[in-house]
Amino acid sequence: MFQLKNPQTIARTSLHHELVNRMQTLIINAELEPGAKVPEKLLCDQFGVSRTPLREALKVLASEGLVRLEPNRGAWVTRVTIEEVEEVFPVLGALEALSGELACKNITDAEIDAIRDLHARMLKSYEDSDLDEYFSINQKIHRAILVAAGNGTLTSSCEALSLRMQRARYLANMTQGRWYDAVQEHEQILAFLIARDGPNLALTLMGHMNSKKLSIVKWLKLEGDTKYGEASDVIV
Amino acid sequence: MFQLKNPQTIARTSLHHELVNRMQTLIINAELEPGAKVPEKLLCDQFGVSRTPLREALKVLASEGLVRLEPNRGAWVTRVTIEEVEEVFPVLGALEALSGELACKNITDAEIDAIRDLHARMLKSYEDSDLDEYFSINQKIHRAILVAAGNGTLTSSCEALSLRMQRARYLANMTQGRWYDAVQEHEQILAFLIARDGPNLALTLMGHMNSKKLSIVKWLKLEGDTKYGEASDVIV
DNA sequence: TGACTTAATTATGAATTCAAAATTAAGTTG
DNA sequence: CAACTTAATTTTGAATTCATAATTAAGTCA
Repeated sequence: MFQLKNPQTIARTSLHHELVNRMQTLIINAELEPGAKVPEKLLCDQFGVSRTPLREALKVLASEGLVRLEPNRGAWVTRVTIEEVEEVFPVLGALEALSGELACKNITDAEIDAIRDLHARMLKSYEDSDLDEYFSINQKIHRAILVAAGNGTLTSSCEALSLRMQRARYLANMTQGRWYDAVQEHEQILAFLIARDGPNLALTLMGHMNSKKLSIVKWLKLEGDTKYGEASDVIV
Repeated sequence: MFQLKNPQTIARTSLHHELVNRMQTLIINAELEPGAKVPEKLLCDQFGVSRTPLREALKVLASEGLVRLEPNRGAWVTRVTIEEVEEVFPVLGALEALSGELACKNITDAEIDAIRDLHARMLKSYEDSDLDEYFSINQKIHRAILVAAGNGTLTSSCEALSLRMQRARYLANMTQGRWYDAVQEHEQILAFLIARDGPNLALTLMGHMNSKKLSIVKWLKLEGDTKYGEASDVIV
């Protein structure tokens, strides 16, 4: 059953905003599972808040696509569907491409050095086959490029979509082959960034997003095929 | 003072969602003015609802950037700033470019005919100097291209950003010269769409967004310069 | 009078309450 | 005992209440 990892009560500053963040984390970490009902009462107890701010947060999460509100039936964690993945990644591709273009125009040497460090650490985690660490650093690199691009609107648009795709993180594993390719793509990304080659960085980032899409869709299709065998586990 | 145009009470289905829509309309129509405080109590009375669903809607509007929540000071309609315009339009450009690419791949002849009709009506409104009608049809054309692109995520991302920029509608007028240019750009857009020339449509849409940006920024800068003269009107 | 302090009022954020809907449990009948 | 009906329980959505913060108004004194 669902159990909160950090049950401490929330500080009372901008309560609903804090709750949005907390529940985002619960969802992308699959502590609240896809398709599951959001346990309103339990969460209120865990967070030590009343239903009012929690429900405010749920409306925001619904507008972000992380939960679905069913009339008189409460909030449900949305499932990552193939259709959604095929919609979101092209958009993310266009946005990341723009972030690459802008980053090449605006990035400082210090920022490049920081990304170079992150990249090295990511390679290390690849060699160690530490997938959690890899994902975490990978995220940080994309975020660092966004920050270097210097467009806050772009950053939040990307992150909103990225969050939705992170729900697939605990569904779709990477194959060894895909992992290797992803690392190669990141080598290119770093190289074009250092060269401040905007157009090529944009193309590479767009391709990178497309590869991610194909990889996740492939996994979801496989999972869909085997699903009936474990249906009892999933439904009950 | 603020006065609701359609004061009828709201039907009780998905109340907060309906309130989000209503308040979006109030904001983009400048019935709730930029920089103004959102009159919670008044709106509750006008809409015939309690504060709970209204405040839920305000959290969603805040996440969309249409209002800003100040701790213990309530919700305030955000102002369209030059910085924001300079951030949002490049993102919109990238998204509309993608919508052009996808539309050229997926659009049907019937959809093209419908857009051709809209285009003709838009030309008519230009000749009549009917700016409201022009804006309205303009919107519809961009939306039709998005629909033809067949990517719901892209559509909602675009529309969220587009909403924010529509707040400038009642601030920034178009000059005759800019209006003429915009019409020319739309001629190109239609031509590339009919030719199903994705890359060129993408480029044109991106350029179109850039022109819009320059036009609005120019206006806002002008307005900023003259602002002190009418400061008393604005502040009081 | 005008700057400052203090009291009354109002608005805000969140908890609580309440009616209606959905779900579950308990009967009931063939 | 399985299918159906009805009653009890729980959950949901929204209104109301309540403590606290912010604002306004009233009073104070140089």
